[in-house]
Amino acid sequence: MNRSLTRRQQEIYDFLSQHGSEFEHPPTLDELCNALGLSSKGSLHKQIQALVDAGLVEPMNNQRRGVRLIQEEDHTALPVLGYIAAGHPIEAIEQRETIQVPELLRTARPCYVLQVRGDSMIEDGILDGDHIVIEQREQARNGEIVVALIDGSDATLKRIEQRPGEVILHPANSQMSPMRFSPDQVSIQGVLVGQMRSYH
Amino acid sequence: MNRSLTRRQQEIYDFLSQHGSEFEHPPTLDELCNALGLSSKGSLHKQIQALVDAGLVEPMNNQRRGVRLIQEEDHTALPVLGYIAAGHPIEAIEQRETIQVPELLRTARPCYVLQVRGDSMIEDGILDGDHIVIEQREQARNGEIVVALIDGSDATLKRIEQRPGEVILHPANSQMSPMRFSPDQVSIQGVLVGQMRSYH
DNA sequence: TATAATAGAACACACATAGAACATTAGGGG
DNA sequence: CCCCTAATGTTCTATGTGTGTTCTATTATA
Repeated sequence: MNRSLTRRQQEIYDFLSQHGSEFEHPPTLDELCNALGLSSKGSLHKQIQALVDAGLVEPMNNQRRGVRLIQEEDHTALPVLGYIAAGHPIEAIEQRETIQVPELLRTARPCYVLQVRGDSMIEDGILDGDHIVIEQREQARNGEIVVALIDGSDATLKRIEQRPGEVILHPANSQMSPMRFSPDQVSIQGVLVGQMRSYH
Repeated sequence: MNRSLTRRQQEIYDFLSQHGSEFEHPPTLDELCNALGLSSKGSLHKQIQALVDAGLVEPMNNQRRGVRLIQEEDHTALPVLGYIAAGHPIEAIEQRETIQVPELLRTARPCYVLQVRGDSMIEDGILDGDHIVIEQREQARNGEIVVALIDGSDATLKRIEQRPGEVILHPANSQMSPMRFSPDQVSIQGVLVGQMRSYH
């Protein structure tokens, strides 16, 4: 298990990583031979077997389902969903993107990352451009900073105060005012659990 | 193991450290000869063997997978050196501790992590308890936030302004004043490149 | 003189490939 | 249900070559 790969084995693994998804089904040995310019599936089988032993490819015990990589999920990575700017919908990023997030900045529950636009939380030390880690849940305690969806469309990052009959969202910017809503206008999308900033 | 290297061995090791990743695969002896301008892989082999004996290069026992440096530990982790509070020495942590740091928050050069105590940079969004990532270097450009050592003893995190004949350290807290020093009082320990905060 | 570094030749064998034969499974038709 | 066939995975042998290894001789350096 996890022995070191030879050159060729590494090449084949790289090829599978990059072009594996271009096949409609997991590629058979013959198809792979074709794609790699080989003419002997016997040779290829030996290489693939080495990748199986290394724990990189699902073993295919005489079953016919093609060569599949074992995709180990990167436990340190979280998806970056897009930008959040006070009062606008979350602006999604074109293609799915991920970012490493230290354990310290996340929780055991599902989390995702947003990038902040604007200064509405500047006095709490959350600046324009910061990445924030959000734990996905629908309830929050008073005083927590939440991603809230207003009227089903506009997302915003604010400190929440839930009172009987109303919800108040507090910015951390003395030039802005708290906003009041009825509870059914506000749906909580998640709670802030971490923040990161790059200075270069 | 770990015997001392000759000059040439050191050169070859440095070359591998710096340019090793430019090869698509771990370089073979022939390829290395080419890159180093040698014409005899037999000679090179002897040098590499010395590096193997020194524990710097993976031994290749008659296997042909190229010259590989011994892998360092987890590249996503950086050491946490301790706490930094304005005007006090850096308070070291008892036992060596590390923390995961995303690539985005660090640089290619050596970095380490400190935990902030105090509010001296609060208006730049650096709060008490934040973890900060410091790139280790001795020079800074004006406007960068640096870890500076005053009179060889007290460490502080401030925005730096270097003028002819004096160095000014600016806090980001309107209740504090900039501090002026002569250049020989101030030694730069590193420059802020990243920041992280946990909300739980 | 001793040590380090290099060139160059010769060698052994791990690795990659081709090719053929065999094994196993899925699917379809009798 | 059984058998046939096609498709696919598996095992084997043979072969060529790249690559690490070892050796000797030569030169440079201190």
